[in-house]
Amino acid sequence: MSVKILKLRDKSPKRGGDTSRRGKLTATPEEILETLRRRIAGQEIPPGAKLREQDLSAEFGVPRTRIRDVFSALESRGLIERIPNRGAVVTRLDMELVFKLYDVREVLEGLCARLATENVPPESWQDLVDHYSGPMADYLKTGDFDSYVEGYDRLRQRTITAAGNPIAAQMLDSIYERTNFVIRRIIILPGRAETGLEQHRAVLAAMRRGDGIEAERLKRLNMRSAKESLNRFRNYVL
Amino acid sequence: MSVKILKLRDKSPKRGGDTSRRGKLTATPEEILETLRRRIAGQEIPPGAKLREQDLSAEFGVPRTRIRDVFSALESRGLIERIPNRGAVVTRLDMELVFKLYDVREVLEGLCARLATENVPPESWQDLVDHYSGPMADYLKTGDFDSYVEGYDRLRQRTITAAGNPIAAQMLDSIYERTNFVIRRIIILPGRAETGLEQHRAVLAAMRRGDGIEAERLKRLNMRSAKESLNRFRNYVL
DNA sequence: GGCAACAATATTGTTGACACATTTGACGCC
DNA sequence: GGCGTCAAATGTGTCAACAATATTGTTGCC
Repeated sequence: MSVKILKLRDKSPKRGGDTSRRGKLTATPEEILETLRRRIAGQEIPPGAKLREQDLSAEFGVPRTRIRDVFSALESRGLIERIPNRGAVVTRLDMELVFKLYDVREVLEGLCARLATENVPPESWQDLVDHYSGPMADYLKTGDFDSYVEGYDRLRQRTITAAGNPIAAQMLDSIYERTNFVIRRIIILPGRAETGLEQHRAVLAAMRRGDGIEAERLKRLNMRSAKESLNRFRNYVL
Repeated sequence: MSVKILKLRDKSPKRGGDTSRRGKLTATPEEILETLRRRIAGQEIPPGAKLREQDLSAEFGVPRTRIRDVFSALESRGLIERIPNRGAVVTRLDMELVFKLYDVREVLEGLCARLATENVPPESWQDLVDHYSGPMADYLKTGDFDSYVEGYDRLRQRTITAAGNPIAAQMLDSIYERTNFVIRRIIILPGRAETGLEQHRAVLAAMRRGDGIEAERLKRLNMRSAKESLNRFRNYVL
């Protein structure tokens, strides 16, 4: 038996007690997870890039084990892949997988469109109807894609919230964070945004008159149309 | 500064090297996860039951940290809930959540029915058509529910495999493991299995003739019908 | 007995140290 | 220079000790 001598600190300081070290205060696992999710979804960390535990451990000021926990969460969401003893790399999407994600997205968004229509009073969609009949078209004319995407996100977010189905919401969230950059690239494809805008108006009109069945059908058509655009320009998107 | 002396072993034995201790060999995280999933899905561990890290650590012969990792995975799947410093308890399902799970299941199974029909030659469904036209009805007449459920699982499994969409497959899997016991209780509701059998035949007929659109429509009707049965007998199921 | 305060026990949460694997780089040889 | 071999460096995987918190048990008082 060997005997080793370890020096240990007399008092263990509380988590937030010493913020001075490294000039970076410690972060919670949730914050770290969220940060890395955003970086990967926004391709700030590009597909195929390697994530080093020590680097992140140093950056966030947390022990390496916590980074590993976050990696597990990212892996279960399909954002990274872990190879034993080799580390973690950002998942690289291929066209085939994107189509499969879109197939699932189609039925889930369709479901949410219907549930949302059934759950809230039709008048509550009026502001979005207005926004989509005027401003959104202007954004396209002036090439203000950021504002257009913002309006797109708003509609989507409102629909999911109104649907009130946390299961579907979570699943869609995991799809968005994986296809986020694809969505944005589809929008700037020639003519796509104009077509999509028309389709969104149709969906909103159905929701506005309380026709959930039709809203679901139109939403699915919209998703298929987006998928076709993606397929037509596959070489330019991925 | 205090100095503490720790005794450490000279050589660390490999994982499988010493199987004699406690008469229980060490298990991989995957095995443990699978075991606990099955226990919770089968209500071997009932809803609301508390899971103690040390107990499981001892049972599987692994360090407690590994049990905690498994807990994280179970939590992300919604099978358990963790309360800080209070431990983990098996999630208790309420009717509202079951309905929401069924809404998602409806669209996902519908999608898989369509994709499966599109992906494989129509003839490949013949054995299931045969099985559902003869033996399955016999199982119901003789009250052999186990065989009936087995035939039900087989159809479902084949459909998902043929659909070839791992995203949808994984989502459905997480729904099944949460509603597994509900599915089995619905089947034994008066008249439900007979109605369901008829609907499954219709779905299979559509798949057999290669009509994916119709297969999706019928599958969704089937799921709605099951949901209605569940609603009618809600007091007996949950 | 009822109950509040405290002590003891049990359980969960956190972390650094060590073990193991892979990659990198230096060296010698042909 | 090309290339196999070995050593050092780097990075990942595992775990048990320590800390913090919650739960249970005990005591003393009214």
